[in-house]
Amino acid sequence: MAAYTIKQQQNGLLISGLQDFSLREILDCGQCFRWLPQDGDETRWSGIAMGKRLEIQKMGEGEFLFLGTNQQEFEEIWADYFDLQTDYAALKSALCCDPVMAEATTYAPGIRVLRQNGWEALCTFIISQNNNIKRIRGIVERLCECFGEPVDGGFDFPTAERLSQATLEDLAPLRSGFRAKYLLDAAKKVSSGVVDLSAIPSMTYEEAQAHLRQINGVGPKVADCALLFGFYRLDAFPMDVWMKRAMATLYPDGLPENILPYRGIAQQYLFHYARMHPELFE
DNA sequence: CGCCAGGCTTCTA
DNA sequence: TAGAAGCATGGC
Repeated sequence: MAAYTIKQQQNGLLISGLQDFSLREILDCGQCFRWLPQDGDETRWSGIAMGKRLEIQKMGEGEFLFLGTNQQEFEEIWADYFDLQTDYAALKSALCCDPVMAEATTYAPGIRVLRQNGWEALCTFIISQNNNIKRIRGIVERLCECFGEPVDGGFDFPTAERLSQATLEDLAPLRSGFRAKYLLDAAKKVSSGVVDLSAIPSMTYEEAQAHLRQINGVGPKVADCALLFGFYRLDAFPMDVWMKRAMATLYPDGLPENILPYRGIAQQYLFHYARMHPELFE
């Protein structure tokens, strides 16, 4: 089991025994866009998620200080957000029956799939299309500043209801280009119930994909990212240009059968592996 | 400056 | 029904 201990300290919660947990590999692997390192050596990260600001300081091996939270909030929000109940050592040993996965996982052993808010993940991956990570971050921050509720030292991600009341002109300050109309369509369909995000967990993968793709600007890749990162659907397998290259080289006949149920997790390791070794996939 | 970015929609043959 | 063009903006 994934076992960790919580110790209350004067300036935060000290979490010890966190295995398979790398702040950089989790927070800077392209699954989320609102976390930034606070210093040069990347041991302290800060972000706003789930309506709260949080800072995390790496103290030692498997030891992290969570600042700006308490035990109740940690157990109710952050343990879930960081997927702490999942035993990634067990997951990796299952994946690593396959030699390619055994290799890929060694390059980012501390990756975890975050359990992010579904609406936020949907919007951020709409923004991500034909875009780069630096600019995605900027657009997401301006979206929160313009339409989100203030939280400690920043702004929460705006609700679909709030965003649905905006016009295209209102979105101009985001400088999100052609994606602005997609964001408004998503906000209108989600807030009106045409797209029912609360029904996603009870849908099959195919149903969930088709449901999200009712939104203009949501194709297979964006839907898969929203499902994997916003709804923890491990059967979603986002295929961007990097994953297409990696799959053609590493798995020309497709993923092994035993990986398919967890292919979303496998995708994280493979994506990271491909990005770290571009020369292998050109 | 030109190329390209965790794609999608629309147009064309 | 496949393939290319167009899309807004800015990082590098």
